[in-house]
Amino acid sequence: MFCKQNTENRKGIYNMPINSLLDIEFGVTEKGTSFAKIKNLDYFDVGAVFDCGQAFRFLPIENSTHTVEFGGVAFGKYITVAQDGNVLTVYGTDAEDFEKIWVNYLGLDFDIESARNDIVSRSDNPALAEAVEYGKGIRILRQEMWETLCSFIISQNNNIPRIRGLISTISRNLGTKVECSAELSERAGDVYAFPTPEAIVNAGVDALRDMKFGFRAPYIYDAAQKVSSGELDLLAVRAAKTTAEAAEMLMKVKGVGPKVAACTLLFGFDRTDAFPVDVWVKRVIEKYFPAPFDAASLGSYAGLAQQYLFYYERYLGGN
DNA sequence: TGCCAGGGCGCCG
DNA sequence: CGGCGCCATGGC
Repeated sequence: MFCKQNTENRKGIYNMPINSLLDIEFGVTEKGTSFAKIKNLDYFDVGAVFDCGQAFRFLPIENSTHTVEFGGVAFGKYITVAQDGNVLTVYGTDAEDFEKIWVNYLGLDFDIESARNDIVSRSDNPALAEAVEYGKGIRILRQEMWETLCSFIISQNNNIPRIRGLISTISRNLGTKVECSAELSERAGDVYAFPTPEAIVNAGVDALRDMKFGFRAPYIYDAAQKVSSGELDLLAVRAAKTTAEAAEMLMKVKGVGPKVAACTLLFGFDRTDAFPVDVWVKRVIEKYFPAPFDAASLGSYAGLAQQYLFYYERYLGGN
């Protein structure tokens, strides 16, 4: 399933050669783990990227140099992402996978500076400018469509540690085991890919209940059924003309409303204008923006702006 | 212990 | 269509 995700119609400068875009070198550690090292990378904070509520599969892991490092699975592979200042090292990838998968996943081809400028230029709101500055390490990952849909169905009325736990459990029970280098395997233990829709259909809704999905069990099951039968075509969702039409398609799944659809589109379908509204965003908007607020006024990167505002309100704890 | 969690459904007026 | 109780579960 993860192979079918297309990387066409990328915004930004995706088709440029990687070497002209990033200051990058490839190598192999003494213990045989291949890696990609990117230097002079601005506007990327690993902690913020993996801990701002957009992804639930990456966890911080210890390393000998006491630098920030997160490890997780995407596209059926396990990587870790370490950061030391403006140097980012991705372990568990060769040059081919890096260019084919991880540049896209990590959004390293995304012109973040232009997007930030675009957001700020659309408003003279000082709080927005402050939020954009405060969250300058945030990037929007381009996650897998199916896993993202399920992740945000699971997220409803739930807390982040338990969302992580449920995704980990369903992967361990119904996903296939992910192979990686002995060095990474020793550090990470056994890791599993997120299960396919077919695997979930075969397991049945009761299996999901046994895994403590609660009232979300039939939601996940319905999503799996609709996707595996072709009733919901995720590539068609991606190809939808507008973000509103794409959301409409996703909301045919039980348990998918406007918020879950917007998160799914923003984090899994490269819809940078999708604008999820939860209690935090609602609060920050009521506090700083004159009514009536229109997300479209923030432009084609409104979703990124939403992340800045969410992060600003949620983590700065402004009152 | 009780409140809350990056909501949505079903029902009710 | 706007408001509201309920939904499973466990983190804090």
